[in-house]
Formats: sequence, C-alpha cells, structure tokens
Amino acid sequence: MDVGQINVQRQNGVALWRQIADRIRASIANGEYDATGMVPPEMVLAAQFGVNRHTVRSALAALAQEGIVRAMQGRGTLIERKERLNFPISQRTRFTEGIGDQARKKEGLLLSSAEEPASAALAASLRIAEGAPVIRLETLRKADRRPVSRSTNWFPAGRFAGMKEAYEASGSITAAFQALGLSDYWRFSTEITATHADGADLADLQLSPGAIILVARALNVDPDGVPVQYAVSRFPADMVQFTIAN
Amino acid sequence: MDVGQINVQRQNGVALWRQIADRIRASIANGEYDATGMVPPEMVLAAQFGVNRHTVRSALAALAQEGIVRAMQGRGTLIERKERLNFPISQRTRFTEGIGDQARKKEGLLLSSAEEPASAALAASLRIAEGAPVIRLETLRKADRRPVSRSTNWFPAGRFAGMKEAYEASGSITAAFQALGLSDYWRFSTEITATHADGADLADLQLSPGAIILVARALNVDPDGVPVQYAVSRFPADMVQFTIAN
DNA sequence: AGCTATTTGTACGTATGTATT
DNA sequence: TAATACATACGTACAAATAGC
Repeated sequence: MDVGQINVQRQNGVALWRQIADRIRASIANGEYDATGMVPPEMVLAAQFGVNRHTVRSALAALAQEGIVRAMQGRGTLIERKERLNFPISQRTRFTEGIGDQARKKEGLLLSSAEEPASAALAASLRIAEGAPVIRLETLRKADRRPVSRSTNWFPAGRFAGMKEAYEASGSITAAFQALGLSDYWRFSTEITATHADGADLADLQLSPGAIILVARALNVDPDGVPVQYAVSRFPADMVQFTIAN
Repeated sequence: MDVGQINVQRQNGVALWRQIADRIRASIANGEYDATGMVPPEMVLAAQFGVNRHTVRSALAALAQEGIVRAMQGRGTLIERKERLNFPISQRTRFTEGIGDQARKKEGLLLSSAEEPASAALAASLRIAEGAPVIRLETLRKADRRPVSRSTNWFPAGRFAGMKEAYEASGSITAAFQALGLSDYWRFSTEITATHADGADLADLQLSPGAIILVARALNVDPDGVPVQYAVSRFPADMVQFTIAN
C-alpha cells in the first residue's frame, strides 16, 4: 500500500518530533495499527512524515516515556496501550458508570477542597445568590491507575455541608450525594471545549507540554430541577472521547 | 491582584513563545482581559511567564498574525476577537439553525465531491453493504465570512443521487435533503474528540500551525431511523464550543 | 550452525532555531 | 544588534538484536 506523505509543519513553534508523536498516538488510538500490534518501522515512519529517522526516534522515545509503546531491538516497536476511553453524555451521566467495564480499577482522589463565596457566573448556574457559600472540591479520577480527568466541582454549601468528607470516604460524587440524602440527580447541560493543557493539567494528568485537553462544563440538578453541582472537568484529548446518543 | 508566576516549560518540544501564545489565546477566549479589552503590557506578561520580553513579543506576533490581537505602538495590544460560537447538539441539530443569530451571514461552500465505495466502518454506520456507493461532499462553513467548520459528509448514493447539485444550489444540507424529498431528519449520535489541526485544516480554516480543532463525528437518520448521513466536522477549538442540553 | 535481511540502538558532525544576556 | 548556550533536525555510518532461511 502506498501511504503517501503525512503533513507536518516545520519551524512553527512545535517541534517535529512532538507533532509526529501526537500523530502516532492518535493513529494508535484510532486502531490503525491493530493488524500487527506494532508501530511501523522507524524508516517507514520517517518516509511517511518526510523526516529523518532520528526525528521519528525522538517521537517514539516520547511515546515510550508515556508508556504507550515499547521499542525492542531487532523486532520493532510494540504498542502497549491503544484504546480511547469513551464517556457517554446523557441525562444520566455519571463518571464511574460511564467508564463501565472499559477499565477495571476506578479511583477518585480528592486533591483539595475549600469553602468560598460563589462568583457571579457560578451563582447564576447554581441559581443561588452571588457570594453565597459554596464548597469546592478539586478531584482527580483514575482508570486502571492512569489519570483520566481533573475536575473542579462546586456544591451549594448549605445543602451539602459534608460533601468533602463524603467524597473522601467513597471517591465518588454519586455515592457522596447518596450519603447526604440525595438519591438521584440529572445532567442538565454540558458544554464542551478544547484547549492546551496548563501547568496544573500537565502535572496532575501526567501530560507533556503542548498536550490537548477536552473541557466539559456540566450542571447537575436534583429530580426537582434544583441545581446541585457545577463541575469543570479536564480530560487528556488523546485518551478520551465523548459520545452523545439521542 | 498578585497573579504570581505562570508555569511554562522549557525545551520540551514546544517553543516557549508558542506555549505563551496558547495561554494568552485561551485567556482571551475565557474573557480574562475583558475589563480593559487589552492584553497586559509586554513587560507584565514577561514577568508573569518568567521569560524575556523578546519571547513574549514572539508570542504576540503570532497572535497578531492570526488576527486575534493588534499591537499599537505606545498604546498597548488590543484584543480583536473574543467570543466563541456556540453549537447546540441535540436530536434536532442543524448547523445553520444552531448558529442562530450568533452570526449574521452564514455560508456553506462545496470544496469537492466524489462517489466512492463505502469503507467497512462507514458501511456499518450507514447500515449499507461494504463497498456500496456513497457520495462524499467536502464542505466549508462560514459565519460572517470567517470559516468555522470543515466537514466530510457521506450519503448513500442510491437514495441521494443529486446531493452534490442540491447542496451546491442551497449551501445547506437541510435544504438539500428537502430538495431530494427528505423533509426531516434526526441526529442519532455524536462523537466528540480533539486533536491538532492538519495541513488541510490550517489552509481551509485559516489557522496557524499548532492550532487545536474539535472533531464531531455525527450520524443522522430519517424519521424511520434509517441512516441518511455520516459526517466528520472539524471546528477551530478557540472559536467554538458545543453544548448538550438534556 | 551460518548467512542475510530487517529493525532498533549508538555515535559523530553540521546546520539552524530558540532564548537569554 | 551581537554573542552565547542549548535544542532541534539532518546525514551518515556502524553496532546489536531478532527472525527467517
């Protein structure tokens, strides 16, 4: 098969090896190398991208550092991890259930928490008074020990006073709500954007500079339609996708 | 307000000036400079990012090239564009209606078209036989003369033989469907990912290298649930956001 | 076992880009 | 604007490991 040239741009502030690493990572996630379970040989990739073999080696070294591939002398470069996690977005969106059996071990860690007055925008979303107290939880979610999202969650402080302790005990927002007497809730709206990872993302999600993150801003409401949670979640773009089924 | 140091990483495959340009672009999109309508002075930015003023100037030059800011000697650096277009995703998702009054002038251009055999994956989505003929339309959508999405659309060739001409005449998929006797259709599913723009995206969407695009893969069905269109649309991430309302 | 082709690993030299001073 | 230091990218050559014959 003649693959043809794959386009990368020179001298635009993003190193060739990083652009190539991003492309290979995406190809792996898209299952393009599933037939062999291997990345094509370095010389083949170099020809495809129109670069020197060393540049491809730099890209593969970065992917090896991420644990996505493992190079084996004389054999080739083995793919270690390939699947993208899929997050369904619906009225019943829940993080842990959403992952389902796509990962064996699911964790929710509390990075920090605070009580603070609601900003104007947050107050409007949660339908509370501006400046009213809210509880903010910074959480990190992992699937099979790899970080998959970093979230900032706000809850009305009056109604959900014990949120921090309830989340720490269970590692799950759903379980924490139940512990506080809210047995069910609904996803009211979701806003999706994409941006470059910032410093905190890089550290917490174990990404390399220039990485892309998907950002979901979500409002959850109780069965009466009263807002109970506003959350901003950040996902590594090459690890996840969102699906909306109608 | 003391902003403190903003973290950028050196020598990691992404040039400092590009990391800084990405941060400033994101700050503009997030409305952080709305109070003045200006980017902070170069010396302030240099201090915030912990870099030399020359490096900040490189970043601002890139943003000026994109048309996002305009530097004015002696005055400062003016922000030209800041608001994001919002695309609602629902059962009734339609591009032109979705934009609504967020833009005055909406255009749909046909870049190219072809008839080709359906790949295995496409055939499965459209529920037709693998290799059955499909019509592919490459389209570019603009709002107020700025390109906002580049789409690849596939239609079963048997049912929608005149799709190319119908789209060319109207610049709208919805109108083309109506001209071909399909008065209504529904969004069945949407898949959202994010990635770096490739060469074709850069050219068609008038982006600068390194830009992020949001990718939506959508399946539309007729009122009987029969697939009528599969589309892959690519949007500049700093120009648009998606919303899902439940 | 040897031989060869394939593939990754290592080394050196050169040119250019990036960032600071 | 110039000098400096380091990163990036290319070219070439050869070494080491693996697989197939």
